[in-house]
Amino acid sequence: MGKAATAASPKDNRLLAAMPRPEYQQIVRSLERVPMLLGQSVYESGEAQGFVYFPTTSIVSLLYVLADGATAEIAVAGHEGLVGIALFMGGETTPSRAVVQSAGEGYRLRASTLKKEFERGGALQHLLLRYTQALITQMAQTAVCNRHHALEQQLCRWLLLSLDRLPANELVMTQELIANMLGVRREGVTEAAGHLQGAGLIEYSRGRITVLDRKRLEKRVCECYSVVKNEYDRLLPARASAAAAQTA
Amino acid sequence: MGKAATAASPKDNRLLAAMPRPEYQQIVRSLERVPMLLGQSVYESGEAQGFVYFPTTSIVSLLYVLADGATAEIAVAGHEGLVGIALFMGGETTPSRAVVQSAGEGYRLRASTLKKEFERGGALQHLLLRYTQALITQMAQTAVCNRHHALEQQLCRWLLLSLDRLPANELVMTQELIANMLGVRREGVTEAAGHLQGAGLIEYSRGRITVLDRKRLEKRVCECYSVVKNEYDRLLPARASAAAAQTA
DNA sequence: ACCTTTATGTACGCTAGCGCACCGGCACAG
DNA sequence: CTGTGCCGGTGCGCTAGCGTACATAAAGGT
Repeated sequence: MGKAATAASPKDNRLLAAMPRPEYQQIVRSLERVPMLLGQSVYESGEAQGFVYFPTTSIVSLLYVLADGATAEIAVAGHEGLVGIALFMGGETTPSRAVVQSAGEGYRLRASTLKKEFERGGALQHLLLRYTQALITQMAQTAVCNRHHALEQQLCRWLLLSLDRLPANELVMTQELIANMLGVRREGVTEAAGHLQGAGLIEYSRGRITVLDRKRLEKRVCECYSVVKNEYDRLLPARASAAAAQTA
Repeated sequence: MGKAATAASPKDNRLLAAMPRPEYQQIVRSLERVPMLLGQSVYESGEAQGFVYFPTTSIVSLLYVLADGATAEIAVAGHEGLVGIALFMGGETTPSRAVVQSAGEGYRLRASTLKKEFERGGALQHLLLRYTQALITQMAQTAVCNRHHALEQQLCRWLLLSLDRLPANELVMTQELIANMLGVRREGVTEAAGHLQGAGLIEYSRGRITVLDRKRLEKRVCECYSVVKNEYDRLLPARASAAAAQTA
């Protein structure tokens, strides 16, 4: 079970796993395995990005930092996706930051290499654009959820989205950091998390949260979670077919 | 000054105006001028879209409707853009609605026609993808603004974003509808708008808002407005160069 | 073993915005 | 010119979440 024991392969990233063979062959040689350290900045607001990152065992938050220092998470990317869509969308930079939210590993690829493959059009391009659309849905849903839903529900959404991107039911994350992501006070998270713990849904201690009862967590979460999940499932190749593509 | 007097041309849409000649020639024959009526649904959540719309004198809101009927605007598109990115992004549908927020005209194009041109790659594809990135920025900023900024500032942002997409300094819009867009109570809008009117920035009566002092409005707005505006300016061809392309 | 740092718990007053209820007035249809 | 919607203004009690301040407690270094 030790995460260091099982070194991630590129195919642990679903986008990489779903790439058609010829493009994948082109790309795989240039893939570089990199550790993703907790809190590490993958790219900064407005800065040109030299690489795209394909997380395997890590999670990356797309975070926006306001002038007054207030922050809010816009979306999250894990083994189902990639960080750095601005590279193939043509803008090169974005006004948001990307920060490693859960440590692990990933693969990175030189921007120019990905762009070259993207420009060929075809299946790889389609895959990346569909992923981008899924990401757009997540961002839209975040906007709505921020507006209308209570902190506790948002916390549930956040936990479930994170859980879906991790192999275990445990995540290393302080309440302080969660508060930054959700753009709320730390005390608010303490209170909401206290409820969930009291109800036996989660358990945590000093920056380590264990989800005990996922089913009931799914009952408490707002609709936003399932909307996002359904869109990801709809737009991206299922894990099964990805695995099939791998063995083929 | 009558808006009916000056019939819009396709080039009044900045994306159409910025299209490279060969692609534009392909497309222009299939463009169909359509009226955009206030409140009209351009497409519904989850429904396949037969057309993409290029607003010229109208504004379209991308709106999300929650299960309990609560709504929130995710982004807005006017003469600078297009409605229906899901068509070329590959998802075909989105979980959001698109509603005409300000009546006017636009051009529509059969989905298959646009997709065919998009698939060619090249300049048109780049243009559309850059537009999509600008839209993504707008959505991200909406999420953050929803989280951190006061209603009055959001109203300023909303007014300015709308104004940028209209020829006049007047918009036809009830407070009730603005409240729907911002995802707040109508009374909240009344209060915020009352402030702005008291300060002499705007004036309104029965569904008709006139901006009297844009400069001061820009002073009250949160940073979100300029971030979005700057990204649009950065990512999309300037009006000037679009005009140049037109005269060429 | 001690001390520092970091994570979490708790309390309290404050405010923005909510939900609700109701009113007045303009505007257009009959 | 009179009804009847629609639009906007106002008031009031309520609650979630904020800002602030401080308390406890585990982890970890020396």
